[in-house]
Amino acid sequence: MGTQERKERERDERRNTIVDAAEAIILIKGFEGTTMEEIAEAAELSKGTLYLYFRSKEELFLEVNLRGLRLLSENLSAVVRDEATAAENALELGKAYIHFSREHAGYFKIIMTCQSAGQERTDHLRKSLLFEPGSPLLVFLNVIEKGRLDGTIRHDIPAVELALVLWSQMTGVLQFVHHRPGIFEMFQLDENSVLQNLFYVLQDGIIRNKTLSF
Amino acid sequence: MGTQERKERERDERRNTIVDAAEAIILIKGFEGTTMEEIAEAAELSKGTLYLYFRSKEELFLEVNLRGLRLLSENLSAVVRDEATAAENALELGKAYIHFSREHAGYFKIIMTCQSAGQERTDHLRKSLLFEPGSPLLVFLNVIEKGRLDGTIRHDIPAVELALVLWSQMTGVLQFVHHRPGIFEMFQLDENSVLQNLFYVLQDGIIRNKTLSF
DNA sequence: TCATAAACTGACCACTGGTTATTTTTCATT
DNA sequence: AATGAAAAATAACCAGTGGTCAGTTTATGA
Repeated sequence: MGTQERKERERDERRNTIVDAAEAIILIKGFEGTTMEEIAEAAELSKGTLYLYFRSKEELFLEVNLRGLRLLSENLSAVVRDEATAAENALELGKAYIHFSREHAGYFKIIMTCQSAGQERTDHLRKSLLFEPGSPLLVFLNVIEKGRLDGTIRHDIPAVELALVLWSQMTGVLQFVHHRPGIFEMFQLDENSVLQNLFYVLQDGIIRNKTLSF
Repeated sequence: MGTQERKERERDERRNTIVDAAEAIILIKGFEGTTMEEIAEAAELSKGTLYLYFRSKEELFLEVNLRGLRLLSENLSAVVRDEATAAENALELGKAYIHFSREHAGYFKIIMTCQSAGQERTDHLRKSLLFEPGSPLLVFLNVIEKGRLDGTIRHDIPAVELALVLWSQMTGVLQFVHHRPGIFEMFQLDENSVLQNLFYVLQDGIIRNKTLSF
């Protein structure tokens, strides 16, 4: 009898509805502003029940974070074209990352917040976030490695390290841009211009056989 | 009578002792793990008194953050040498930033955490953090602008934007490196190697008249 | 039908940031 | 030195939070 399997499936579904509820509220109220009680209410459960499925608030929130990362990965993968050069793909990845940070600002914020802060208990969970199959970083890495074959991306740096540097550089800039809109007014800067210049800096840093001319 | 002045001075001093206490505890227990009660105890005051000097926990913590930023600025400024080229100084700034993130890991963490998260009430405070005279970003900007005069740094990008991009790139990478030590084991990476390669990427991106050769 | 286990609840706890009525201290004025 | 008003400091208090758990309900299989 498949009762066992059904039970497991039902449990997964329930777990999912909890994450659904959490997601919806967090995207509106943010990480800190969301309470377990609210989530329980939205999921039509009691608070205690949440703790049957997640050991802590943070663990539940990491699940939402994971969804955000998956969505980001999909968005990134979607712009990679086999017929393009690796360098071109890298550029598109950058654009897609920017696009994501704008179109899914809520998720982006969650991903960024989650990158900092944290307890030891969930350390292993967070660690795996960026490196599970299909994670954003691996999408980058994949393109970088392709760049070794078609020769359009520098290869004097180990691919993993280059991917890691690129990823965190992009993340750093986007984090800055997103979290401090006031700064742009202050210096009368244009956000698009800054990002464009980020690409100039990155490109001249990673594209092979390019003679700089000013 | 200088009673008024003395009172103000005493008030400032007391305010300072509170920040001292907060700083000491936060550096050990981190942002979230520190309670107002603890701080009050360490400052030999009652919790209520803290609220006579700071409107909220966050405001007090921003004060600590400000100290961290000032310390960072000092560390950065210290490595800038007038007789060196701007490009050389930029490199040294990068190294100094890395050094700071290691030697003052506690402060670095506070600065990073504070960059995210936050209430509206303290928005203006946080905004001013990075742009007050002598802020880290301005140290970078200063060197970049020098690079226009001695011609060692690319000048096709507005100095402010280049400084901003560089700063947030560095920050992004350092944030990544610091907050995920486990990742380096996972990929058998060397932290120093990654940072070295970050410099390669940055250098080839910003140094003028450099023909890339692989 | 009944007994076992799993799911679920809601009252409860400890703790936290923040408030405020009250007390203590300070100090110019008499 | 006495006094009284203002400033400083306190300690009890509040509301809200994450998390727990004894007890209840529900599902299951014999």
